[in-house]
Amino acid sequence: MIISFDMEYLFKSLKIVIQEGVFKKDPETTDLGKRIVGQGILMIDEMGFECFTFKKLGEQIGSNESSIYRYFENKHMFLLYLASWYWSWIEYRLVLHTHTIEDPEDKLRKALEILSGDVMEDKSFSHINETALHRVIISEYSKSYLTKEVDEENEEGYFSVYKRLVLRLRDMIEKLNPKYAFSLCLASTVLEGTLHQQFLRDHFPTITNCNKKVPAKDFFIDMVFNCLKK
Amino acid sequence: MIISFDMEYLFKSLKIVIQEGVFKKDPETTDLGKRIVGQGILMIDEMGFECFTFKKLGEQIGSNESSIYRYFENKHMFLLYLASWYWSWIEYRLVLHTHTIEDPEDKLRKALEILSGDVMEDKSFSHINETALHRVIISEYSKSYLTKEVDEENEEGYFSVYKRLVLRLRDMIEKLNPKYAFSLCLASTVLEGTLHQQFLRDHFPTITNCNKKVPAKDFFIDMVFNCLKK
DNA sequence: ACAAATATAATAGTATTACTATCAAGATAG
DNA sequence: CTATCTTGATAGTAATACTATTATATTTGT
Repeated sequence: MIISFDMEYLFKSLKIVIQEGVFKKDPETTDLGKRIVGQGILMIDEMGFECFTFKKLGEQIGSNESSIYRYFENKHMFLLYLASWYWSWIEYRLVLHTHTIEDPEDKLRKALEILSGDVMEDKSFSHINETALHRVIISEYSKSYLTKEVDEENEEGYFSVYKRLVLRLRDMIEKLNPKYAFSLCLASTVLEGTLHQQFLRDHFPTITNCNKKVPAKDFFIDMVFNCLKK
Repeated sequence: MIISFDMEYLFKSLKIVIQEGVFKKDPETTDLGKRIVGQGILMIDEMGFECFTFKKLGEQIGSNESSIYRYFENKHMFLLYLASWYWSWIEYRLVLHTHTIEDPEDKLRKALEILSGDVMEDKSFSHINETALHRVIISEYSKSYLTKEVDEENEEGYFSVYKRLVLRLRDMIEKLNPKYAFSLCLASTVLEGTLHQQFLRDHFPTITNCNKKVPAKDFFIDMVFNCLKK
């Protein structure tokens, strides 16, 4: 899909809204907040989530640790924020690119293309480097829910965007084959699996067929349509 | 499969061998080492990997922090040790239960049953509580490779057991359908996916079909055989 | 234009983590 | 029965993950 001028303006006039409670103060409302998010993504991408600290981020952006704490309770909440932002962005792109498609098969195929992360327009949504964020999500997203606090945080709604995405995919799957018994499993496996295959491609190439020439979408499209054959 | 007396003895006389370098001193060689591993698993299961520390473990087993450091460099290496142990144990069970099966379809089905974690014999392999370890792997395994050091540690061979398991599954897949183009993707997706579906069943039941009545193996067997249909 | 409110920066301080180093006591092996 | 090896106890360090306080700068409402 070619991004038109019109769409560029649409991008710029839209704001991704993040669930209350993930942040203490909305970073989108100030310049400092935007720098925290924008540079935070770049730092996690470079040094990994474990080595990343608010102190280092403060130095990087010429600000103070304590100022960052006014926006986010801790770095775990910061990761939840980034994840919500990322999945909202994916959801937005998913809807944008599929809502006009009538044929359920075409629609699902398009959805899988977007979710599998191979297509990545280089249009920057405000202050966020989506390519860096995408890498961060591949390497760090699982850590946002593999915690002892997952049930409470789930109740707070911190994973609702991600769950909604799974349900959207489930709906598309069921549209194509209402009798298929594992639509939720398949949808959640695809969403998790796409991140995983991208990680394997970069770090464990001996246990995946994905590489520069074989995009992950080839596998997932093949898999999903095989499962839905009547 | 019913575990015979003979097999119980087999279990007890076998030792799972872990790759050099993961530990500083082999914990299987001493009583203290076994307590570290045995209780460490229970503690991580209870409090999660993030809250787990060697100091707490030392208190728990009536020993000293510094003594534990003589066995493992840090808690990350401890997790790598547990993961190697777990996947070796799975590999052992996989081979044990499938090597006599001639028919490729039956063999693969049996393999998927074992890997999907629904069948869990309650035979304890020495000092390790496999049920607790299984829960630990579901919640913590990803953290062992989602790090910035993954490439170096992969070169050291710390993930070789897991990769070998994927390749075993790939072989079974290719036996059944040599023309299937994504045997590695499918194998690695199954291994990762089974852990993920078990996690979803326990924490995000709205995005999986798996539950007490519907075991994960149903989905994965259906999925794999759909993919391999000619 | 000015007072009041708000945002940020700077500093200090605390409890915990993730170790390392040293030394002494007990067990064990040659 | 001495030499070595293992463990336990203590101390210490640098970093982390915060919280609290205060001063300064900026914005805003009238």
